[in-house]
Amino acid sequence: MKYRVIKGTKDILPVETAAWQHVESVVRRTMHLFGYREIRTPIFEQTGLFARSIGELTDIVSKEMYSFLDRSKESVTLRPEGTAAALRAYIENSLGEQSPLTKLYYIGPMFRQERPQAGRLRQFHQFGAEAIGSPSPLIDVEMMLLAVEIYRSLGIDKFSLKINSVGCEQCRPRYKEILIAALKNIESQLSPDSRMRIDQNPLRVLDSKDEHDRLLTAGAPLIKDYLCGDCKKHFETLISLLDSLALPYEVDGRLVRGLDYYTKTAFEISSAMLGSQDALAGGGRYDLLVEELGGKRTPGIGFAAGIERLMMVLEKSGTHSFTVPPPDLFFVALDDHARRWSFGKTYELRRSGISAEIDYLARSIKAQMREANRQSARYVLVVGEAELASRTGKLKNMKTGEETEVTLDALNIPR
RNA sequence: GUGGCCAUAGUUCAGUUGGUUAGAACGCCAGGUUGUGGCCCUGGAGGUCGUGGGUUCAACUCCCACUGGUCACCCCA
Repeated sequence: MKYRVIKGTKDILPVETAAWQHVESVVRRTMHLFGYREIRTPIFEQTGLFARSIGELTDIVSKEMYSFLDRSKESVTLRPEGTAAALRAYIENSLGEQSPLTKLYYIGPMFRQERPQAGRLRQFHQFGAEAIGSPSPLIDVEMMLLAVEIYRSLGIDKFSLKINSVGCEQCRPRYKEILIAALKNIESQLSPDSRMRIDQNPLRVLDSKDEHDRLLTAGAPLIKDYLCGDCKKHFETLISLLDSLALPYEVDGRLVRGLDYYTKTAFEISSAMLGSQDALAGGGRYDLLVEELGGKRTPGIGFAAGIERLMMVLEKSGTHSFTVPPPDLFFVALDDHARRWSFGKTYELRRSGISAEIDYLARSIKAQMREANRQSARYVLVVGEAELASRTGKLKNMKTGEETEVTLDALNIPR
């Protein structure tokens, strides 16, 4: 084969697009229900935007970005996530000046140059929401409800919502020192990966997949016990809200998000039906990010969800099988004259909203009937010399096999 | 970036200790019905056995490299 898709990318074929469109429409409907409006930003941006927002030291920025120099030697990057661009657009277009709270959603492709595996692609698709302007835990909860509602609307109810607080610029540095001190004590027993993480990103050590690491850190200090007054209150309110709504959740003191910009609330929705990459959606609060990107100091929160992983869950739970509606009428034409007449009629019917189809290969009647059957056409009309002469024909119901006499010039296809 | 497994028709897969015309099912095309689909019967098309090298009288089969896929680690949606 001469050309093939680039590693880690995939064609979404006609058999799958109906399911994708269904998911997209549920996403849009739910977003609108919750008062979020769509924003469409370019799929590439100045490299600095991502480096600045996501964090230079994160894996995404340090080794996974699709960056290249354009013809004017400017470094541009295919977006690895959606929040940075949404906030750039928010600031650039002064959306915050028009109303104090801006609620946005997006849906589209993202790019990260990682080694592909189950549930991980180099071009993948996400939908996500951002609420910019409110520091209230109410909006944190709305964000979780929004994500959960989308999954439920799609018939997915086996997932778990994990929440944590990662603190703020006040309490996180203090906690980090305490954690590093604790980790240094057991450093020699930790896995090589975790040993490196102590300096790079100590919080990561806590959610290591290495079983020995987990045992060793069982009693390690957790950030939720070291939150400052403000963060603590925020987290407690959040929890009481979730309790009052009877939204099942689990506090996971080891939950860490991979992007630097999160403050206070962090959450993740994961599915046991997926493989090793089990996160369906992840999000959190980013109270410093707007300012970091050059806007006014404005609190915000958002989440992003992977569509491919969602599709995997739908497929595994057997709730899929979406199809486009079949043709209402298939013309079987027996000669050139009939073909021309049927072709014209097809167009006429389509213009009046009836989905009509015709054979384009001048095949035998048997082959045309087979084609009509393959396409699951609801009705078939055989057109030959006799029909054109009498201006009447037999409309065949393909399900029952029964035929009824019709006049060609006033074709009426039963619903 | 590291590691395991895999690579044969359009698809899912067989292929004996290496042995001469590489098979099946499904799908596709045609006929059985010179104007009627679905089921059935008959026939047909379709493969540089991922690529390159090596061993051998002989390689789909053994060895090496590469490419691609897949799963896992790192990390994440």
